[in-house]
Amino acid sequence: MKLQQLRYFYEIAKQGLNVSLAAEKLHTSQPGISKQIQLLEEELGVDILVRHGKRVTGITEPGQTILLIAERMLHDMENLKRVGADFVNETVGSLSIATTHTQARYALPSVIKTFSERYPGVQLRLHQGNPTQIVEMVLSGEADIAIATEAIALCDELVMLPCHQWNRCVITQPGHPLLSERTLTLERIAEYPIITYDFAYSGRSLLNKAFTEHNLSPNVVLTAIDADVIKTYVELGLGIGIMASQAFDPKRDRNLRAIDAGHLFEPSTTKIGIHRGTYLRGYTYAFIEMFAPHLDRNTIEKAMNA
Amino acid sequence: MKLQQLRYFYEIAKQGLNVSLAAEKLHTSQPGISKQIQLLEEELGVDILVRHGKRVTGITEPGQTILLIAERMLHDMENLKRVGADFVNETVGSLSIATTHTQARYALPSVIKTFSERYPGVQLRLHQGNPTQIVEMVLSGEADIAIATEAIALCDELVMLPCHQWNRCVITQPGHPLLSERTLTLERIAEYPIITYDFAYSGRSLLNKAFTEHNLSPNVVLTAIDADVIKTYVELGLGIGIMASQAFDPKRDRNLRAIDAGHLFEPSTTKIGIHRGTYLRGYTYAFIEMFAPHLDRNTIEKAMNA
DNA sequence: CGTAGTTACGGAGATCGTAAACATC
DNA sequence: GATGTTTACGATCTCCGTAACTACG
Repeated sequence: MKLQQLRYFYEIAKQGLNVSLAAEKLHTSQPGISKQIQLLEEELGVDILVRHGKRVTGITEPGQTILLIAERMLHDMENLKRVGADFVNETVGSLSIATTHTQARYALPSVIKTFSERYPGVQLRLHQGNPTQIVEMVLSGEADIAIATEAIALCDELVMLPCHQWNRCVITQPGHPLLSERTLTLERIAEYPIITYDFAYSGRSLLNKAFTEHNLSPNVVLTAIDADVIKTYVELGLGIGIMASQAFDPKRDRNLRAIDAGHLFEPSTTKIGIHRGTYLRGYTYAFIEMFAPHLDRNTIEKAMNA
Repeated sequence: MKLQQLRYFYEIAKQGLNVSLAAEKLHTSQPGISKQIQLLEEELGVDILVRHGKRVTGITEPGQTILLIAERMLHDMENLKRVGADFVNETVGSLSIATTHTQARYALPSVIKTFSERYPGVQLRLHQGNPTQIVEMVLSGEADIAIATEAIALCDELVMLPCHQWNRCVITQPGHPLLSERTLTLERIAEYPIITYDFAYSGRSLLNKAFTEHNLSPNVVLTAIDADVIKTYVELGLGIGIMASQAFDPKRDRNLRAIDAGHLFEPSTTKIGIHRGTYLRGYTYAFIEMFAPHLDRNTIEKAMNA
């Protein structure tokens, strides 16, 4: 049995059972792959691909099980390489972070600045996406860690570590009637057109929940993927914005005013997600600890093995 | 990276860092192994073995981590082969059970009879040992499942599934004074010389506990590894025996009498132990279910993934 | 000087790519 | 006939075993 064979099988499965496509991705010839798959089938004594004549149409039942184990082995092979790289030079490598716009734009900059000064040899990569995409990226190994809020699907493969709590604020144009309210209420907010996050994002569901619990149906005139877009349209006078407090910067956002809305909505929790069973490089632990000081190496390792 | 290289490294570690010995065990040449280890070190970019001149004296720090991952990969490779074998013919294969004498002699016979009638193609193997050895056998892959009582060391690698509860009885020669007692007490038992299980076995510690809680120091004149030995010496009049109730068979043991002692000692629990992450063949689930009907395939799989 | 590990080298065997045949749509 | 898979075959490379060499006790 060869690791190469498992890699071939894995790639075929990943490419929707198209052997030629898999060959292309792996920069090798298509017949070579076919051959190795046959050898693997022969060695294990079972067919792993369902063939109709000369067309691959499915994965057999044993193939499903084999695929799961093969994936784990390939993952472990990656881990081995990382261990090597880590001990060669603790401070050289790359770190891929899958995250949402809000984190990338408001929460991460200071951490990334500190980190890249401390580890100048580490190539940082930010991948943006919605929570579903972020999870995908971590599970496929494309990204090392995920940073996002709530909506990250629960899954055994993924270890979630709570980092920060945050809440929302309402932003308006200067001179808006809401600014002179003594205490902000959901009822008053619901009177105005609202601009907020897109549904898949950043605890948008918590926002809806707060309104429905008060039997209010807010008039959401625009949803956006990020806070910058929200601010832009509030400036244009399309409505009031509801977004993460941390995304409002009084210095930069001189044309806007913010009102804290922490008492109106449940707080959201920003979390870090890691693919269970992945070997993390030393600086990855350092990065996480910079972002959330309570998550030291020991705590993280314990959570990953739990 | 080749699985072969990992296997070589694993075997070197297992053979106490003796490369020649590892070569012998693997039926290959010693230089071949040296070479492959060097290639592995080169590929990973770190030394994994500590060499003093031309002598291997230790495993480097990264080597330790690499070894752990390599072990898991090799284990997965075994799993793959099992998956294959399982689907080729669900009813042909082998099943190794590591267990204690008491289980092998009194609890298992009926199960094994039923099982071997149902799966005539499965080669059954019973490995006897004390609880420590049993655990070793399962962890090393020498045995597929362990069946024993209590003393099995708790370890993350091992999934323990409770099967049966059982208790003890006192056995004596016919006409013994204890037989005419209305209710058996620890105090009366302690008046006689006692023959019971060896310390490492079958919940012997529970027995000690019961006596010390009553401030009694029983006079244990002989300890044995199995119930048959205990019975033999009770017949000879060396003392009274304390052993598992299930090990007394009125038909067979006509020269002895048993008195239930369930009220004097905490019950012990017989458990099945499985190496977490091992792929179990279909008939293994069947065997376990025959032994403990409440442990169906679903329940077992859930416990293994927990 | 015996034991244990590395280097050197040659042969067997495997892997991979090209070319061609073949099956489905 | 287009797309995609398997078979055939030859060049290359890898792996393994023997033999010689080297270091340590």
